[in-house]
Amino acid sequence: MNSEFVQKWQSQVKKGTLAFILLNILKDNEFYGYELMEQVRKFTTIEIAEGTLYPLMNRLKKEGLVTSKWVEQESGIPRKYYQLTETGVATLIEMRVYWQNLETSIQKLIK
Amino acid sequence: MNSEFVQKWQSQVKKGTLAFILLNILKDNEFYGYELMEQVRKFTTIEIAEGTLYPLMNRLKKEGLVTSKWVEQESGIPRKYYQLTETGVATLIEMRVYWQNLETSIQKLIK
DNA sequence: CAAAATACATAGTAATGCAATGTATTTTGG
DNA sequence: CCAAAATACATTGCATTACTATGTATTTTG
Repeated sequence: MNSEFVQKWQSQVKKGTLAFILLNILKDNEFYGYELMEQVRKFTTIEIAEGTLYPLMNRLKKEGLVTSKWVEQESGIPRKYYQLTETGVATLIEMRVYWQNLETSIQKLIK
Repeated sequence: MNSEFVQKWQSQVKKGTLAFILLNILKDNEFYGYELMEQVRKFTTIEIAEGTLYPLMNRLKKEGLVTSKWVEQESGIPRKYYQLTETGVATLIEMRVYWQNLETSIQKLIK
């Protein structure tokens, strides 16, 4: 079970999928980085590493899909909150169309 | 529409997904390379390049998920047919479980 | 008879997940 | 009380994989 090939494959599946998941999570609420990791773990079967999340969020920001703002805490380390931009929302919609088409095809292949 | 980001993203989604699709296609029949590209184009919205398919099939072979045999043609270039091994079938089943879990999570996020 | 299609293959490039590592603060359990 | 775990950010370098470009060779089509 869970052979080396399957593990590597799961890692490859995350390429692209993670960005899609994160944009979906940010659709209705804003979250900070650490919280995003919790959300991913809570709502999916995907394991996400810190070394994956932070560079990914920076890419999404650089591409103009999200913005971020630092929020000071009464106690503790400041949090960087991310929110979708209009471009981010439009892009997410395009991605959803592609995903649903792909998924429909795959379900036909599987059954 | 279809911004540069979305195009790059689609390419990333293929990493992993293509192997999964090809193994699914080979589940019930054996196919040769060129034919596999046709099958992918026919049954999915995915574009697959020759430079993607042949190295990918070699990886799957190296990993022991498929075997191949050359079949001479009465006329024309010989074809290399691929078929799933037992390991390939077992692996595919593991992949399907992972994919279905992932897909269930994503559908919850999307709706 | 030239172009397109069929059929295989590889080299080099770009993109991305991840382990490892680093910094700093706060909470928790013994 | 204090060490470990959790919280919260971030970067570097490595491994993997899709794709463009290129190559070879045969057959079909307009």
